[in-house]
Amino acid sequence: MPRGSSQRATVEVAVLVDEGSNPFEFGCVCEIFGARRTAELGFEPYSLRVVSPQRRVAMRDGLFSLGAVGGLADLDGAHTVVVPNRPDVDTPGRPAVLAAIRRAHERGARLVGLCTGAFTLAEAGLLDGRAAAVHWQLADEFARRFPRVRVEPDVLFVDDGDVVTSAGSAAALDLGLHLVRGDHGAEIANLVSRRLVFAAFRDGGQRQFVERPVPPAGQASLAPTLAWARSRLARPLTVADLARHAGWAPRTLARHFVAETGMAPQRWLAAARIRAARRLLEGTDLPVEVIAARCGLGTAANLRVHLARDAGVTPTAYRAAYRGHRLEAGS
DNA sequence: CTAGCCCTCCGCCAGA
DNA sequence: CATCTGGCGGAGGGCT
Repeated sequence: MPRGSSQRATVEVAVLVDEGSNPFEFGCVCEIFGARRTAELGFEPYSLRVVSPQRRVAMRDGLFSLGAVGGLADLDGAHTVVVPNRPDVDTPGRPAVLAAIRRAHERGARLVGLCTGAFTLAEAGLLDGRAAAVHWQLADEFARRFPRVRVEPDVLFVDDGDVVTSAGSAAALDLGLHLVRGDHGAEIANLVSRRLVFAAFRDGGQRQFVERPVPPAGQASLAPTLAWARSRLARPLTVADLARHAGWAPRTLARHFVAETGMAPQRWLAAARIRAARRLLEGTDLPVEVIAARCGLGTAANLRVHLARDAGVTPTAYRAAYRGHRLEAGS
């Protein structure tokens, strides 16, 4: 299916906010499915509706309220229904909400539960006999209350086809990008994720969290080759080398790379190298030449070019900014 | 910054 | 017929 960007159909998404919903996950949904992207993509990958059982809905802690949102009837026609979360898992979900969710599922909509949204999906009975991801703090309680649901520990999200759940706040982004990837291909998912991360700077700090235990569903057939390549970045690696390791012809390997990573082989390799270089810049005082050599970027000049393109700064500036960041954070 | 080389990438086509 | 593979050539881009 990840046949690239050939499908250009707009996917209709509805997000179901209830009293006390968490603004963070709601924001993630708005950013991934609600942002206009015609300018960069030439089409709108998603259209987003905000739906609630009530006219006006206060977000968590009364931080702000949403007005003029659609009613539950507006769920009709949505290809995907997102249930962000709810403030209190002890209070049973509203019958009207549960009924609306069941109705949507029965007519074939894809249901997405973010964080405690899984409780709502479980109450509606949609998770019985299925696997689900739950926030680690609530996993025990969830398992106790919904024994027919198989809780997957230590995963960011679970994609069970028509019912999808994510484990917690930030995992909503991982899950959202996963859905984009499935709906519109890896290339567009990469574009969206780039937009989300904007500041190349935060990259260094964030990678540690984002480096993921996924993919759960999609069988990444070239994962071993990627790992092998990562372990020998210092040495020259041609596409032919990668192809030999994967047991494919170079042409076929290139196609699989695009399908699974959104990048051509050498491009992926360059990205892996610059990422390794950034880690060394962040965590060591090694000279730039040494880092360049160690990451397979050749000369220091070459590393400079890559870093400028990737982060927009020189190695020294990158180091200084990263160190400054850590001092601020640590103090 | 430029020159020059080589590899990469991608469309196209043919075969399984 | 549909899907996947892989060889070819040329334009383009990266590296020294």
